Amino acid sequence: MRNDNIPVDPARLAIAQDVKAVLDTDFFTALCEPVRVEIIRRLITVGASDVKTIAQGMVQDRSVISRHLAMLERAGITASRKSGRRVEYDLNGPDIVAKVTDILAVIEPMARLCMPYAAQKSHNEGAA
Amino acid sequence: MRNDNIPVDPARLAIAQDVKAVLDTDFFTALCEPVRVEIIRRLITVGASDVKTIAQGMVQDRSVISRHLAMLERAGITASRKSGRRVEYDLNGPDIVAKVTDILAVIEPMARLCMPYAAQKSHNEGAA
DNA sequence: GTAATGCGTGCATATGTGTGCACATATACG
DNA sequence: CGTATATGTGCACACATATGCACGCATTAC
Repeated sequence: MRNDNIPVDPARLAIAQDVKAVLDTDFFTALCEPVRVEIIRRLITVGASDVKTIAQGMVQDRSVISRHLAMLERAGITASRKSGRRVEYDLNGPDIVAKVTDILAVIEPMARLCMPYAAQKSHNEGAA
Repeated sequence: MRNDNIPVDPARLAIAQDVKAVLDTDFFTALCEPVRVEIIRRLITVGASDVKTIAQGMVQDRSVISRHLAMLERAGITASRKSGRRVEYDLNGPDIVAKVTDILAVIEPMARLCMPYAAQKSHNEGAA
């Protein structure tokens, strides 16, 4: 067996850990379902709504929409509030923006190291 | 049957369409798999590598890693270059940053409209 | 009070997806 | 030339997930 103890760049190691930490699997899982994206679109269009209203005109059963909304809430994408026998759901805009902002902040330094098959910018370049 | 022709806010409608358009299902699908995230972490740590190197130390079979890399490339997350009998994969940092930047630009106006159960900032507030 | 409405959940099922093995192809090595 | 290595793919299989239905619970309407 080979002893490939290649010394890893500490900077790369740190960024790699940051990226892995910020890549919330639940968040992306919630967004990779077309039906859930459609629910998001409707919530933006009409604002906060109850389950029945959101499910109006969609082919899936109301119970399916209810489950999707619960999953979106667990992922921090929606928030809910009970109002009588109805439950109003709405997008959690600030939290979504915060999440994406965090991701962007972490992947920007990564991008400086990962420019495939092109000259990577050195620390004193880019002042074009 | 009720005739619920509720006039939708044109601004909301436009933002909703923008959000739905920018939410690339393939992109999120690629990122919601723990094994693919681990591959990303390794690529950041050691830089561009071939399939065999990436698969070293991972429990999944090399063919599985190959498939994940192909999927990541279709999603624009990695890029590949043939080098002899090997195929080097590397993260496509700039494209990833561009994608996330686009998403952030679209969801920021959405967030101003979707602040659940809190007073939404009007256009002349926020100058605190 | 009873009936009706809205919501979430257990259950069964169809579809999607990750995984490993075997094999074919392409390239390097001798 | 033949052999070894690296990669991708067809196939079968295990597991996850989305879906619809029926039901129970909570709340409103009557």
